[in-house]
Amino acid sequence: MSGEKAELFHYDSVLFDPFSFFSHLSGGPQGFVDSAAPPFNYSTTSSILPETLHSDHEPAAATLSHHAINSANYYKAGGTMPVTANSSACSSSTEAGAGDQDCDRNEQKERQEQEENREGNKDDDDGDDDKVKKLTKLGRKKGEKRQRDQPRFAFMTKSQIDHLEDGYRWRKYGQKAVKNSPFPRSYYRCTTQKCSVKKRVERSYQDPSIVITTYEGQHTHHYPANVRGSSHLLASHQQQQQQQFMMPPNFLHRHHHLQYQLQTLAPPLDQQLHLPADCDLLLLQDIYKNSVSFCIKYFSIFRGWDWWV
DNA sequence: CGTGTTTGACCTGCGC
DNA sequence: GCGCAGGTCAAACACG
Repeated sequence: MSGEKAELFHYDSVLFDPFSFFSHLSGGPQGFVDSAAPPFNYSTTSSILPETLHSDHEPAAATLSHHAINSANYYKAGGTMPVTANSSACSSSTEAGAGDQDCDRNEQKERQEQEENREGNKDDDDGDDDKVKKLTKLGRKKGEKRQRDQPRFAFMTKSQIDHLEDGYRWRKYGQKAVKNSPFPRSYYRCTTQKCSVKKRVERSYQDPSIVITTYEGQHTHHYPANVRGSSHLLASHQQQQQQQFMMPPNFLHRHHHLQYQLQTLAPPLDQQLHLPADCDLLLLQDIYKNSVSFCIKYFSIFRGWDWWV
């Protein structure tokens, strides 16, 4: 498909650029990008993505909460992908648990329907119509348009590693050559049972140092407990600087995940929580106190704060 | 033996 | 209808 790039940027994804994002927060992580020396040169560069942000997407959010809310609203209103009842049930819930249950139910229902289709196809198999058998192999009716009812989130990361570790366990289920690109595209699925999250990983043909990762769907389980990464309280600016150098390879990537969760799991924040604009961190703390403290630590580092969560 | 990767075949949507 | 390209399946294989 010649519009792969366009697809990546226009449908239902929100390109998140933490570099410019953090730059807005507190002068940003300048120096971090360059300081993260090879072989783990993790960074994203907004200049590589001139048209990554949708035209009606606010290019720069003053606060985290605004950014997240705007992004979520953009997602709900902007993508070409229809927001189905299934996806809205999952993504509009502020309580991840409830959303997960909905996802589970929908997933089970969908699978049950597919099973039923397969059962029904057995009768067809008795005949000699191989064509029909093939067409219905995936449980879809012939001519039935495949629906993308899962939210997508894409971002670019500068890395020499194709598959960046993000804490979740992924199983590779396919790899395809990409047209006009010397680099293949890899397809991953979350290995957790009943979790249908998929991940596409490809390397930009324009800049081979850029890895384009596209997530599809929402995890129906909690973030793995054995999170590796930052775990030390930082008391001084010097320590903060040191921490930036000591960030593990998956640091930014993990942050992308958290940002993704923030956008997809808590879109109606602006409706349910009326907090002042400068309460972004408190907001985060309330919502993701247990699961994404890692993210808050990250923000606190770049804002030069000494507090911890 | 369980888990993950590789890879060719197959399915699907779309443009011509 | 046909061809192309993206996406998925599943058997074979590798590895600890």
